[in-house]
Amino acid sequence: MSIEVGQRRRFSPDARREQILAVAVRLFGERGYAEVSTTDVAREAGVARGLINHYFGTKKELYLEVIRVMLTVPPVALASLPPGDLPTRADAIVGWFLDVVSRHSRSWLAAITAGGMAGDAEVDRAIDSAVDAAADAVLTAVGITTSTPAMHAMARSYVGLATSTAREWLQRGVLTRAQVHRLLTATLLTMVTQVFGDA
Amino acid sequence: MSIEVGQRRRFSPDARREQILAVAVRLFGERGYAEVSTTDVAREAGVARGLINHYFGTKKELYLEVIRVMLTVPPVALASLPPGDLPTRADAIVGWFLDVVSRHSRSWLAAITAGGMAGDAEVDRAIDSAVDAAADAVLTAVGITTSTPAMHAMARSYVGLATSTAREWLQRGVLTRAQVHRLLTATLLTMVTQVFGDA
DNA sequence: CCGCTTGTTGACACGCCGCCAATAGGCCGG
DNA sequence: CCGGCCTATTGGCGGCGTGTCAACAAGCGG
Repeated sequence: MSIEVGQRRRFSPDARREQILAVAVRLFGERGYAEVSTTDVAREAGVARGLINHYFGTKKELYLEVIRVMLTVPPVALASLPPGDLPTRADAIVGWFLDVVSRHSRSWLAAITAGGMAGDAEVDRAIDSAVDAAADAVLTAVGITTSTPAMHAMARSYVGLATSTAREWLQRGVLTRAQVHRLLTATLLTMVTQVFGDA
Repeated sequence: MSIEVGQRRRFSPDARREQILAVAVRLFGERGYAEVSTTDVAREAGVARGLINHYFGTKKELYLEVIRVMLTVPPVALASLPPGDLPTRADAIVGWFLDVVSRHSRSWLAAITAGGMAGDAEVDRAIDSAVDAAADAVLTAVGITTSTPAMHAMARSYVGLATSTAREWLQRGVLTRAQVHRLLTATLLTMVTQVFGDA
């Protein structure tokens, strides 16, 4: 009987790629980009290091895939927003956002702040896409169908407020969910009713 | 006559340290943390690579110094806020913030988003300090002398909104300064009058 | 049971980083 | 003016992380 836990085994390319990606998501989520080496990923995946380059090319491309996975959020139930007056809808979208971000808080909240590598062009584009998606969700939730570029930018700013406030709740633990909810609904109503007129 | 542009020259330790730090600030400001090697810094400073380790220890410590420099902002003129009613003071602090961030926008705005290395404990602490300082400025500007931890956290969240909104103006160029000013004053007034009661 | 496709490996070359003994710049006393 | 000493500065060594590529073998088809 051999001690070898991993004899050489052939997998389907998709399966192998998925397995490596899962390990990478976990490791990059725990530590940062610079703190994780491809050797670590290879070891924990029980795979030769060269295989990572074979499937993902470079380390940065692997990290890019990881970011995309972390920022991918079930955009379901967005249409199931209760059609009420503006305060009701604002309350609903804020609650929905807090639910989502508290579930996979470790990954989404960490990735949206570029846990370890901002400044890279591709990574920034991926984060931009995620912020855009969240901003679109906010706009449609408050009943704005046709948005000007300025309004879209303001919605992006609001997403920035939402993430920083959520961080005070989930990571620093100094705000309660109720406090975060009140802050986000009040500011959202203010922005929609008082500021969006400039766009 | 020799082609050598840099014969070996002795400098005062402080002067040499300052010179290397200046080059590092410029390079880390342009590209990220991972994209700049200590060899690059040494070459552009006309210095042997080992000297960087001699003065700053490790590359991360050098980057930490760079972050501190970028986040250091003249906290002057904060006491010179016109003592008026709340809307006046809110208007003043927002205008002051926009002035400061637009002056050295390239450095401060880039550093506050951890251009290249978030997740590191020391770097995060440096950014936290800067956010704390900005939050304190906001709180004192709106006339709050004794603040609870929750109110401080909300002020930190507001700083997050301010930075993300400023980024839409200065980096993405899709908002005007007037729009940013209106958004930030309106939301600040809302937070102070409607949300701070929960703390 | 054999051969062929191709998933997988191991090693090579290169660049970056931290470290340290050796070197020389330039002030200072004679 | 000059020799000696302090120390700022250098260059190279060892180790590690990454990308590449030819060679290997797992497992299916004949």
